[in-house]
Amino acid sequence: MIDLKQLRDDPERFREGARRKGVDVDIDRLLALDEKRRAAMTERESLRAEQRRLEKEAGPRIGALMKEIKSADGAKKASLEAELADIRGAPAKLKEQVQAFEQQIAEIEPELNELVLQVPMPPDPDVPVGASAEENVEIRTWSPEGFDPSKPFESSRGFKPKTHLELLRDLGLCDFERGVKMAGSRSYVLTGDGFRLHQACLRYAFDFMVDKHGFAPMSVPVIVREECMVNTGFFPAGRDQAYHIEESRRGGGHDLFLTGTGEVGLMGLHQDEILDESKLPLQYVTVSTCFRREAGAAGKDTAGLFRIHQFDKVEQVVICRADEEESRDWHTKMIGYVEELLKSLEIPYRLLQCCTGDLGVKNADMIDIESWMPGRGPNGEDGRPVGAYAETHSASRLYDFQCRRLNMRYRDEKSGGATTFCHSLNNTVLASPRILIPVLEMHQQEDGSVKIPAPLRPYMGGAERIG
RNA sequence: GGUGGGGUGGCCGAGCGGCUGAAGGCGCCGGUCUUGAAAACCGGUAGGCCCGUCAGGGUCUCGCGGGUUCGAAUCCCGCCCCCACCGCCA
Repeated sequence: MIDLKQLRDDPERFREGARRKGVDVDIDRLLALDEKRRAAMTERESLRAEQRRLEKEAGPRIGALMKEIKSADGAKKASLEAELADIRGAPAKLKEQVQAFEQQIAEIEPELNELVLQVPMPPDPDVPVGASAEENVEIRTWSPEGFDPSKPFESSRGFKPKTHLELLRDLGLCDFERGVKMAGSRSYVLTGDGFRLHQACLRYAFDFMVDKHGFAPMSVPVIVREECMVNTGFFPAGRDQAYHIEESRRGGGHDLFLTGTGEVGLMGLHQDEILDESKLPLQYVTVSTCFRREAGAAGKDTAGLFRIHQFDKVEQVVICRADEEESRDWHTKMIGYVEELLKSLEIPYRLLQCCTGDLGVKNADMIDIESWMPGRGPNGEDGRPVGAYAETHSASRLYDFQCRRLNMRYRDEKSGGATTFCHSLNNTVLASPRILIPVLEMHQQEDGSVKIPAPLRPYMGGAERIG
């Protein structure tokens, strides 16, 4: 959520931000409502102040009058009673007026709140302007010794690659038919070494963050209240991407939603808390099952393990002080961990600076990491895919946008202990089974077997290959 | 599913119609003492919003919403959430 004060001070920044992100939100309407609400608040508050003043004055007088009435009689009593009624009536009249303004405010707020939630975080000035993912900018690439993604796989490895679908089938690693039978399209069952490899990847990535980089391991709920989805910034914009459990329709207390990323649980952890500055930054890692409806992706990536409704993801999150430089440093570091991980798995990758149109509402900046998948992309002359980079990671920098919604603050020493919203960042560490695509395709051998990357072997009972 | 008990400041916890935005404790900050530190003692310390250049002022908030009352953390009604025990069960 953006800061309304900042919006008032510099509406153009937010108008431009929304424009660059391609988000349509009526900022003028928002400003007008805000103005109206504040005017009503000012009125209400001064009336309320007057009411309270009268009440304070009248209290003792009422007590005294009531005493006098008891011992008075006749005309004296009547006049005292009139005075009492008068005194009692004055604050009541004000109360009515106060309530009128309160009603005005109550009428404005729902629309205002709805609009505020829609205003996106303006992209940082150094984020390239663009309409969609097409205009993302490559920052750098890496590939292991002896492999060149710009040339055919065969020229580096001496044979034509199979796609991950073929490898899964030939090595018996996945059963799509039965997955679909049970759960519909985009479902799958990893079998045998397929499942084992999946677990190995997750566990390796998880241990990598905990043991090597000191992140605190946390489990997270994957079924959460709507509030949690809103406060972490996924709703309202991403509402149709989440599975919705309508408990309320069965007489339950409230609906629930399945989370599409561990980020929800990790960020929700400290909602409404004032954190100790000395405890920052918080570095959390989790592994959780992620659920995505993939609404609007009908017909896209329907085959294989690329786009599926349920997967598992190791996710890293950092919550730090509200300092741009510190935030940016963490972003770099968190991307660095992933690069280190991909290098250890010998998967070629590239870093993409996402352009403004591809950022999503909450991000000021986002770097995607795409892994090289030899079995992806358009077909070449031989009718076989020529390979392509595809997104496996996404590193977001959000400033205080998310923490403002979450009401997650700390006392900032520098500004004399002022409560300040934290900054937050998140990045994938590893998402599987998607990562199995480059793992299998890059490590396939001419004989059809797959060599298991060295770091995964301890998690595969020491095995060196599949098949 | 049944029956009870609760939701109060950064945390714990008292209050159960006005003097309570809230005792006491912990934590934190400042000071005294000390060569230094600890201990002890003294003092300070809620958050949001609005107005204001500042100083400052106002208002809201004791789970949420409504009501009673001149006046509500305290009484009444509705809702949400949490906990304990029993039953069922991974």
